[in-house]
Amino acid sequence: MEQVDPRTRILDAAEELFYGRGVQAVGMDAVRAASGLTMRRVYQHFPSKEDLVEAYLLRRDARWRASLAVHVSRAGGTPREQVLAVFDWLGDWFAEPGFRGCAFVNSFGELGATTPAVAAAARHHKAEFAGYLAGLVEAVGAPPATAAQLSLLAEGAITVAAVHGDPGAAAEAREAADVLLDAATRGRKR
Amino acid sequence: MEQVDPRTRILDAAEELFYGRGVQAVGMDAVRAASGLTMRRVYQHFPSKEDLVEAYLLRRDARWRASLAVHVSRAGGTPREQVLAVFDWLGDWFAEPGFRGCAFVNSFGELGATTPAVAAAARHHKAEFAGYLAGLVEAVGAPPATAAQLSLLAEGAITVAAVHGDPGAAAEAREAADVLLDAATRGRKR
DNA sequence: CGCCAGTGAGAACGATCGTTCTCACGTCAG
DNA sequence: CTGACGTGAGAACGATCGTTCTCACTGGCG
Repeated sequence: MEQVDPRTRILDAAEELFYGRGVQAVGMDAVRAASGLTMRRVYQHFPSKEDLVEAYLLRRDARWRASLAVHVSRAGGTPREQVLAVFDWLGDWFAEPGFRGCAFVNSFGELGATTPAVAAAARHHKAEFAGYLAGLVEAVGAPPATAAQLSLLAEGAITVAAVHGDPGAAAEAREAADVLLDAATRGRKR
Repeated sequence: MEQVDPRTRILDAAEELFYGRGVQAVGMDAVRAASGLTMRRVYQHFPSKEDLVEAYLLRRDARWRASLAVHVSRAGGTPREQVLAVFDWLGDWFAEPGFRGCAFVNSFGELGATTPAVAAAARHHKAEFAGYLAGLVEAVGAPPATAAQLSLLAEGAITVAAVHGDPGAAAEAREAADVLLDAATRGRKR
């Protein structure tokens, strides 16, 4: 059962701790304890804490975006329903226990000024998400400007849901997105 | 010239450092050095770092919202122009040198999970801003739901501007706000 | 003058952090 | 069997942090 490879166990432990408490608030010893490994093993896989932080962010980015893409593709339906499905997925995410906002925004605020790798990971994550959303919006027939606006709604919903602990921000964003898509496609595409 | 009272000097130094590098990345000795005072004096005014952090956030909240209110009230014009002036003000803020996102979101991500006072300050700041915006939106004749949506746009613009260093997010948000206000007031109020 | 409350400057303290080292132990090659 | 090597467990190290203490000094008040 616990035969998962050490690297995964370390990353699992690091992710839960870093995301839940903040990176700087978590010592390497806490990661070691949570992973059930020895210090030697941890440093064998990640030569420094910074390496571990970067790996944590990269893995989370990949998993987060893959999960979103799966949900949206399963939503099927029209292109427009797919765009709105993004906000439904956000709502599910916000309601998860332990939700504490965007890991990349949190890390960026904490370390972005001092650790270029963290700033780069955050930029990459946001750019990828915005690009993905832009693709969906383009399929609806709305201009790129509308995609950027929907991006802002999504980011805002994440922030508000995190600070106020209110998953309802996703529904508000979805409603706004609906209106913006209406306005952007009215008269443009039938 | 340097006759400002010690408390202000400490808070000025703390704000620049905490906001620019993150709270945990700044030691009390750096605050002391930047304030030009002695350690004894610093701890005389703020018995602990947590007290200083809280005071930093409270003062920044008050100044930030006052500055916004001044800009909006000077924008004069119609209620609708006042709402849009919020986004213009955000654009000016984003373009300031050293802009690094919302101090409250950053602090929340870094310390919100471990320091309740920080989480409370962030919630308070966001609630006050949302309430202020709601007041402006109400004067336009749009429903509260629209105010919440505009809130999301503003928060999203702050996040995107911070991570990508792109002040243009404010203009995108303003454009979206304009559309949402159109949709919300069409047929409702002449 | 003599005293003392408060100050400046910075050393000191204890805790914690990231990282590395020690050392006894198990394993496998020869 | 023996020796070399990789591991587990955790101590140790050096740096840094938040906080407090030391101590010489100053200025006002009796």
